[in-house]
Amino acid sequence: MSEQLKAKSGLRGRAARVGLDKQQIVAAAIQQIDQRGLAAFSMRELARTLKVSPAVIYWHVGGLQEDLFAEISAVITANLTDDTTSGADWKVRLRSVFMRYRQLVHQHPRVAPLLGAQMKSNGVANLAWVETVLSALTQAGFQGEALRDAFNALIGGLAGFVTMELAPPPADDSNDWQQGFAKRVADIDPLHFPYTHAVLPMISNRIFVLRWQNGIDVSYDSSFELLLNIIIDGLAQRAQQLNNPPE
Amino acid sequence: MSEQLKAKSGLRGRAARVGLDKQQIVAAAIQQIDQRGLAAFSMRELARTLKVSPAVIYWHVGGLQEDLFAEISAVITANLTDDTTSGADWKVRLRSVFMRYRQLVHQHPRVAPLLGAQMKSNGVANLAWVETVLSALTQAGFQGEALRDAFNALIGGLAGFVTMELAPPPADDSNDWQQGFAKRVADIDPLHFPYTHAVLPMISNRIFVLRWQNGIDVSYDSSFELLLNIIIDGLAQRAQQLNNPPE
DNA sequence: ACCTGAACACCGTTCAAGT
DNA sequence: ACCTGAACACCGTTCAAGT
Repeated sequence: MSEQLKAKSGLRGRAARVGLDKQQIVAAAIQQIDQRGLAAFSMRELARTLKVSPAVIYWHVGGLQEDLFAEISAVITANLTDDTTSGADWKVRLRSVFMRYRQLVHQHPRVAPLLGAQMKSNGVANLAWVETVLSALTQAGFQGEALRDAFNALIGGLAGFVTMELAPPPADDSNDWQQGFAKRVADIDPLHFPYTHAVLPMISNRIFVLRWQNGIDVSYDSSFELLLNIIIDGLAQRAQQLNNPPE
Repeated sequence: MSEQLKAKSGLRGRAARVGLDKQQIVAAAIQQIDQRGLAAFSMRELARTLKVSPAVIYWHVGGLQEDLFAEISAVITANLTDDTTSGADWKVRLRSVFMRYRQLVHQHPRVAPLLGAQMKSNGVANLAWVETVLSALTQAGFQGEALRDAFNALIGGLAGFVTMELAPPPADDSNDWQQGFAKRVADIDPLHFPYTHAVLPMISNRIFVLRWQNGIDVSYDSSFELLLNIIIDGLAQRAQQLNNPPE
């Protein structure tokens, strides 16, 4: 039997029988991060769960762990298109695409640090995202430096929010840190920090910095929506000033 | 000579002569991250540059690498106070404290991922920051859930922006990735992505996602200021609505 | 109290060799 | 083309032992 026939019929030598490809590897990696978190992720552990030699990962993905991470980011943001609202008002389209971005990241919350805090993970994968935002802003009347700043304010503010929201807690197996931190928050000195102390029951574990759980356990929906509304409204105001300059 | 005398006079046995303390360790760690980046940081390397056994780090800092990272974050955000403008208008105070936050992080840009993307690094160190923001927002008229959302929108949006802005590039020694990515951006298909292609010279390497350098090499000053202005203006508008509800 | 040296259980990555 | 096994050069963390 020729090599071609073997390949076509799926019959191969012991080495080739595994039949692994890049897609499956990336999918398995996402699953592993979903379950154990990014800090616990390892190439060797991934190879183990795939019942394969570590070198296989490198052969399929090529190069380094960073490249695998970039593939993961690409897969997660791949569905970030806006077909549904492509004819709509630019404000509606921006709302929609950023709500969708947050929704996608929340489907794999423990992958979030990759999207926000690693440059290589922002590949050409989500060009559709960029195109949507740029076309909406162009439609609004932005161009040149103003377009650039508007784009960065949107992505930096909103994607940045999601990154902070889903910042991973310590890898502490136990919840020692959670308890300790909760106690320190409860014991905040009313003399040094009167305003903080006054609203403690309202904000404890519900605002950034003073929390011991992240956006997986505590909802930041209304805070994100406030930020989204503020940015879009603010851009709309400034767009109007650009188009009808004060006389 | 008694033990106390030896300690007082600085004369000690071979082991104690090193005279290392937590402050120096944290300072050395910051220096190391500043130079080589967070990805290249290691406890053993730190011990090596301090000419000390790795165990020493653990003895002084206690526990895990995360704890050292938390100390680092605390040191960097320690000077985040607003004494200068404590009597000023709440909008001025917010502007000032968030400009200062960004300025502090930019002094150690490669530490940025710790502040934005790790929960343990947000210790009780920067309570002064929280107090400043909460007092300003209270003064503006926010309370209850609205206060919470306003706080989160500010911190999530602005600290999130800084985290994205300073997201580390790949550890590639060479600039292979930079060149490859730059080429892919330049070759963006005008048929699939007309709006992106149209403004390419304006945005290439200057907007998030479509860049191969981060905020260390390319300035995002004007984008940050736009976001800061939009958020503060938006909060001011909403504060007014809270205080003078529509009839 | 502060430090050393060695040990344990891992990593990421590469590479010759196999089928 | 796809995979194995072993190897290299590291890690983080702990712990008995020293002074």
